[in-house]
Amino acid sequence: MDAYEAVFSALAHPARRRILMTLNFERGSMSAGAIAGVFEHSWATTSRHLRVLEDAKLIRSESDGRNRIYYIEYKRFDLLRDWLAWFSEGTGGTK
Amino acid sequence: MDAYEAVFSALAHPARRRILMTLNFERGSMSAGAIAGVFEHSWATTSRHLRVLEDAKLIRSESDGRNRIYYIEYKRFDLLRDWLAWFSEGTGGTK
DNA sequence: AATAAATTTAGCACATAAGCTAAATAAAAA
DNA sequence: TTTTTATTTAGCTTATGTGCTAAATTTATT
Repeated sequence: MDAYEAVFSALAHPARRRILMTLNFERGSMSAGAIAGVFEHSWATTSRHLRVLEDAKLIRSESDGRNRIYYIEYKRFDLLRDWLAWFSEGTGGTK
Repeated sequence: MDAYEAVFSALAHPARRRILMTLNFERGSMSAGAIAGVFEHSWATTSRHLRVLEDAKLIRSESDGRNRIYYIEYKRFDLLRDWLAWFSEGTGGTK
């Protein structure tokens, strides 16, 4: 699948944007449980949001014993920055 | 509705991102018909995509006789830039 | 006034997304 | 080795989004 498609649709859900904000606020890494603890949703629902974000490569994970630690993939946000660059006023579509 | 919600969900659909790209390529303004002409979709479908983009304030329109001209709202993209700024590597969430 | 052109709105059908609970896995602790 | 803790997967239901065609609306032309 297209990278833009994955990233933009991952960002379309407010819960997923909040997950990214939360992770970032905690300096980039948190366990699945710690993330789920922040949300109203069931743990299973949050888990699926995490999978969507991971498929979009906006986060990555490692398992650590019985925990799973999620990390923000800061580099991936450059995809968005590049896309946005097309819309810099005055450039007429030129990066 | 939340501005982020409107903008991110507007950007979630590939046809809408293409509309923005097309408009930008044409230096920011086009008639509804010219936009619809670029797409495979029915005119009615494209018209609804335009409405979603307009509700998100990513575009704006004026009617000109029996045509409707759409303009990119370049300033609106700053909302995205500001959001992205939270995820600048090394800033630890500080703008 | 009647017709034509440009565009949107309405209404319907289908697909995808999102929420839940319950069951499955996997590793740690007892 | 049984139980507990952490997390994901499966299956189901409901909500939302998207596409279509047909009808409505609006302005220009004849």
